[in-house]
Amino acid sequence: MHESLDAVNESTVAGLGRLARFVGFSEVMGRLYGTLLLNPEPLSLDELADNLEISKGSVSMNMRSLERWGMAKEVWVRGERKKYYMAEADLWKVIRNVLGSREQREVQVALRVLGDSVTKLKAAEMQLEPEEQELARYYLERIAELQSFFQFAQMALETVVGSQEALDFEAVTKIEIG
Amino acid sequence: MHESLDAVNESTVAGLGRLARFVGFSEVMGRLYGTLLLNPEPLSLDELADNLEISKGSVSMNMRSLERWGMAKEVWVRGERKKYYMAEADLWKVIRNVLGSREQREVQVALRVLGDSVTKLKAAEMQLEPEEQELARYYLERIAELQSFFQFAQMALETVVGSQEALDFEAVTKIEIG
DNA sequence: CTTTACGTTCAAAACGTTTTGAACGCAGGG
DNA sequence: CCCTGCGTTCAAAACGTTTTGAACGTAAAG
Repeated sequence: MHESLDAVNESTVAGLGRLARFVGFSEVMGRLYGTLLLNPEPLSLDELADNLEISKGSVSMNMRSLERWGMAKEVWVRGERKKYYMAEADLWKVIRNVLGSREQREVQVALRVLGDSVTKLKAAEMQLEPEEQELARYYLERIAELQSFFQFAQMALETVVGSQEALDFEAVTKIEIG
Repeated sequence: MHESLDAVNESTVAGLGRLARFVGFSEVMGRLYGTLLLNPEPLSLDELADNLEISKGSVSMNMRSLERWGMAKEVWVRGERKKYYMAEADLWKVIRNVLGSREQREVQVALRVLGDSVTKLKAAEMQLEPEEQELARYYLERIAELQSFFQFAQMALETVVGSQEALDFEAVTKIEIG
């Protein structure tokens, strides 16, 4: 194989590994995804393990993660009893999956916790010493700011996740602040 | 101190620690930031170490990181020779700092690598066997998709990072999706 | 029924990151 | 000039995560 193809393959796989790590996945997941993405044909576990020079066990586990995140799918090749995998090539679908199930959950947890805090503080208000009341008011201010931030994040996520197809930039510039 | 204040403090600090970890910072950074955020008065290194029950060394290092990210600033308290810190309470400023220096760099690196790959493939095109040419075309398609994703990310980041307004968060409650 | 070719699991090892605490440097006070 | 109180540094330890590979389960093939 021509060296330029190898070089491009390698830097893309490395870059996706880096990206995966950056967004909180394992590097191997990113590299597996990249390897699949650049292969017109589906690959088996053994081929992936060979390709990336990692153990079969690791490939098995990481491929399961990729499947759970909707980043790869199994494919049956007729006459073979091996499992074959393909990358989900629609990046927007991948992003919507990830944002929708991981980031949105996180934001919702945060909003719930903050809401509980507000409730708790308001409920306690009457029983507080004057000094404590002042602190409680201070807390409420800070918490309100955090809530606004998470609400913003929630809306931004909904915009991306809720979009049915490739998002053009127009949609995002229209998330307005203020 | 009333238990509700303690409880709110603890869950907020824990939540910010969790968030920090989620976005790729250390948990301690998030907890330090949270502790400072909920304190009307600046705190010294020792007070922070006491509060979070971690070593002074760890506080020292993590506070330096927080400063580098523009998430906390030093404050001199007259008559004291200790260092005192306050949280940067303007969350929008914090977010712009982080997105602007960390995420934007990452996206730019990715775009440069992808651009290089395209150049390399186009340059090699003439020297490739027919089979290889087909693969090269396949690579170019995949790379084009990655490029449009990163270009989208770049624009989205520029929109957020470039927003000049010093945001007061009462206003943010009015976020609209147009 | 036995063998073979596979995928999965999991305990142990390798590896990476974070935390600690002792040593150090530095400045101000006595 | 020597304490004292402070922040910083860094090597070692603690801790957490990832990787490996051997053991295992399973199903098809012989």
